[in-house]
Amino acid sequence: MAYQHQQIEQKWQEFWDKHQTFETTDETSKPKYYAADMFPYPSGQGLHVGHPEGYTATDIMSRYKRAQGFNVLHPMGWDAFGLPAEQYAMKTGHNPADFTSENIDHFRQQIKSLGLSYDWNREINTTDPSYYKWTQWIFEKLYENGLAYESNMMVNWDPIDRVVLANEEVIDGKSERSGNKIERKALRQWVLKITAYADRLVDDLDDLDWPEAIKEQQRNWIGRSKGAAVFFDVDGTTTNEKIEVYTTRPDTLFGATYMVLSPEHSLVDSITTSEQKESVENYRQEIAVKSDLERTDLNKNKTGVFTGAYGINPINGEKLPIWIADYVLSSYGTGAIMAVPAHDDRDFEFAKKFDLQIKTVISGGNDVDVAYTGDGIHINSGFLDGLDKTEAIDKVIAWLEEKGSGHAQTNFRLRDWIFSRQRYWGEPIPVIHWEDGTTSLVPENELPLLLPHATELRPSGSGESPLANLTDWLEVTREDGVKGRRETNTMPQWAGSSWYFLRYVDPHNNQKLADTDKLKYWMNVDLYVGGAEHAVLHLLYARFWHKFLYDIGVVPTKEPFQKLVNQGMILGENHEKMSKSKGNVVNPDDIVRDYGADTLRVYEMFMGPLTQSKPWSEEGITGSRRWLDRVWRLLIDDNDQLRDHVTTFNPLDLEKIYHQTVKKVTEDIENLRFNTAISQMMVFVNESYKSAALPLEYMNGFVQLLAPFAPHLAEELWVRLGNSESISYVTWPKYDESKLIDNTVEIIFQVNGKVRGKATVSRDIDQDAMVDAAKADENVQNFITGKQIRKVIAIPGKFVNIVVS
RNA sequence: GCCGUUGUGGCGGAAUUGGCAGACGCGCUGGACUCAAAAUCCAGUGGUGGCAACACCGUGUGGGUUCGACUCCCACCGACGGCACCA
Repeated sequence: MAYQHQQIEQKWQEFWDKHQTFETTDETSKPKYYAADMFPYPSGQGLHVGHPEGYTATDIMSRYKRAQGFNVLHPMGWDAFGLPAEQYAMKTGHNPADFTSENIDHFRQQIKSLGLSYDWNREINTTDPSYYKWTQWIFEKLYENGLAYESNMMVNWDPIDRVVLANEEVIDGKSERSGNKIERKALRQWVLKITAYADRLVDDLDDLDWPEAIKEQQRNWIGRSKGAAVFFDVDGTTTNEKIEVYTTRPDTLFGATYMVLSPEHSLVDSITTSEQKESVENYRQEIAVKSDLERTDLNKNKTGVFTGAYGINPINGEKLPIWIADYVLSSYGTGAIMAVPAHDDRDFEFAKKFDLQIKTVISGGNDVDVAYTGDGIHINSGFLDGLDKTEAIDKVIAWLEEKGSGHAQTNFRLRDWIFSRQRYWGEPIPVIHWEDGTTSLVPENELPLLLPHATELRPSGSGESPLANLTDWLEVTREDGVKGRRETNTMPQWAGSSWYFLRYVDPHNNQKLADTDKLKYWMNVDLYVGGAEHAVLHLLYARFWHKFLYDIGVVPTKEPFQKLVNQGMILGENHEKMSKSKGNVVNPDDIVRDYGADTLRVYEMFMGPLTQSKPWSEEGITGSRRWLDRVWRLLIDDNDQLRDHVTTFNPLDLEKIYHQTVKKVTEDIENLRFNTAISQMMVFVNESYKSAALPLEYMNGFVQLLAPFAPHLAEELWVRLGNSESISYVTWPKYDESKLIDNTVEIIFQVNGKVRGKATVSRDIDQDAMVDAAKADENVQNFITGKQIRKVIAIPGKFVNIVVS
C-alpha cells in the first residue's frame, strides 16, 4: 500500500500529544540545548510558507540533539500585541483581544500540523497579563535605574486623522492608510536610554556566533566614531559661551575655514547679528515646514545662511564665519561643526556654493574638484606639519587638552529608544502622573496593570492613545486625595519580544520573571533562527534589555543569543517576493493537505542552503514527495507489509555507503547544511534499491537519520521495522571511520594540470610507483612523448601531475 | 554615494583544506513493464566536434599568483539587502 501521509501524520501528532513526548524538564544532569525561533505575530493571514523554513531548521536541530542525549528546550509563543490588530479593531468595532486569540488558535493549529516538536506547555503570549506583568516590571526597573525618562520627541503626525504613526507606516512622506501628508511634531514620549549601553552593544558583538552581515549592520546602526570635541570662542560676544563642535578629524583643524550650526542650535539666537536676523529667521522657518523627505531631496543642493558672527579657531586664532545650514543635524554630536572644505565632501560642496575659503592642509589630493578625505602628510598646519593622520590626531588632541580647548570624544549614531506608542493594543506603561506635578510608578505588588477592556476604540484626537477616552481607568485618586491620571501611552511591540526567550525557561513563575537557577541552566539560547529583517531593531533591543537584566542580577549571561542564523526568503515561482498582488503566494495548509508535512519539511530543507533566498517550485515539491514515496516503498511492499529482503543478514555491500551516510548526515546537521544531508540520504536510498538485501541495522539507522527531517514517516517506519514506539529519544547512530576506507583508491594522472588518465591502485602505493603508473598510461604518453619533463608532483593516494615544456 | 551578501548546466543547487567542476533533485531523452496510458524501475543528459577512443571550450568580465584556481590576490560589471548629509 502506498504511503498515506494524512493518516500517518495525524496518528503520530496524536501520539506525541498524548504522551507529551516533547515536554521539557529541568533535568540538569544532562547537557542542555536551547533552540528558539523568532516567535511570530499571529496575523489574520495565517502561516506563510516562509515560516516553516526556520521552524523546521530549529526542529531538526532539536530532534537531533535529543537523540544525542541533550535536554532540549524548544518552545513557541506569540508576539501578539501590535498595530494590525488595533487597526482592524477600529475598522470593525471589535476588541483586539478577541480576534487576536482566534488568530493564535489558527496559528497554533497550523504550526501543529507541521509536526514541530515544541513543548506546548511552555507556550507564551505577550498579551497575557501574567506575561506582560513582567514586561511592565522590567520597565519599572529601567525607570528606577534612570534608564527610562520622558522627553519631547519628534514624531510622525497625521494632522487630519490626528494620530501618531510609526516610521514604517509612513511611505514617501504620506500615511500608508489615509494618504495624508505627514508632519513632524514634538510630543511627550517615554524614552529608554539605550545609548548608555552603546559601547557594550558594539564590543560584545565580537564574541557572538552571528552572521558577519548582521553584526556589521548593528555596528553601523550604533555608529561609534572616535574623534574630538573642540571649543570655539565667539568673536566679540559678551557671554562666555563657547561653541562645542565634534569632529573625527581634529588633525585638520588648521584647515577649518568656517563653522556651521544646525538651524535648531541653541546659540543661534544669541550670536546672530541684527543685520542677519531676518534672513536667519526666514531660513529657519523654511526648514521647519520641510518634511524629512524634502530635506533628503536637498541632499545634493546645500542651503544655509550666514549669522554674521565669527568663531575663533583655538589653534591659530583665525576668525571663522559662522553659518547655519540644515546639512548639520541637531541630533548628532553637538549640532555644530568646524568646516574643513578641503578635506570633507559636504563642507567642500557647501564652500563651493557659497564661495567660502578652501584651505589645503593634507598633501595627497591632486583633484581641485573634490575634497581629499584620505591620509597624507600635513602641511600648512604649524606644529602638525610632516605628520600623518594618526600621529596628527594624537598630537592635536594632546595639545587641545593641555590648552583646555578640547578633548578626545567618542560619539554614536545610535539615539535613545522612543518607547511609547499612542496606541491601545500594547502593554500599559505603569506610570501615574499626579496633579501635584509628580510622577510615580504603579507599585510592584499591583502589577500587572491591566489593559482595560474597550468595546469601541476611538482615536482620542489629541495625539494620545484611545486609552485617554476610558475615564474610569484613566483617573485615580491617592489616599491623600491628590488626583492623578494614568499614562495613556503603551509600549511598542518590541517590548514583549525583548525578553520572551527568558520566559520560556520558566513560563508559569508568578514570583519572578524566571527562576535564577533555571536561567543559569538554560541560557544562552544556543540557536536562534529568524528573518534578517530583525537584524537591527529586535536583536538590538533584546540585547540591550538582556544586558540591563544582567547588570541588575536577573540573568546570568551578558548576551541572549549565542548563535544566530537568518533563514533566507522563500520566493514565488517567478523568483519574486511572494505577495497577494503578484498572485504567487503558496499556502502551507494546501501543501500539508496534498503532500504532507514531511514532504513540506523535506522540500524546504532540500531547496538550498538555509540562509539563502530561493524560489518555490511546484515540481520541486513533487520531487520531494516522490522521494518519500520511494523511501516508503524501499521498506514496505504492496500488501502494506515490511519487505522480506529487510533482514538481519548483512552481505556488506551497503556497509561503506551506510557509514558514509551516517557521517555526512551527522556533520551536515551540526553545520545546518540540511540540503546536502538530504542529498546524501537520497544517495543511500538509491544504493539500497540496488541491493538484494537490506540489513535491518542499516535500515534502522537510516530511519533515525531521516527522523529529524520527516518525523511522522520515520516514526511509522520505525515501528514497522519492529522497534517499540517513539524514535525521538533513541540514541543517534554511530559510524565507523574504518569502514569508510577502501584498500584501493582511484588516482588521477595530469599533464600540465589537465586530467589525462586515471587508475585504481593500492591505497598505500608510494610516490615512485604512482609516477611510474602515470608514465605508463597510454593517454598520458600521448602528451609527454617527445617533450621534456620539467617537474613531477605526486600526492600519494590522490594524483600525479607531470609538467612538460 | 557608502556598507554587506551574491554570481556555477534548461532550473534549484553540490564541490567550505587550492587537487577529477556540475553530487543530489527537477526537467528532458531512451529503455523495461502495459493492449495503451499513468505510476514505477533502469540508463543517459554542460557546450562544440567525432562512429568512437578522445580533443577543445566552460564556474559574471578582464588580469595575476600557482605544477594546478569555482576556491587565493587586483580591477571591473550585474543582482539582492541595509544605511543614507552622522562631521
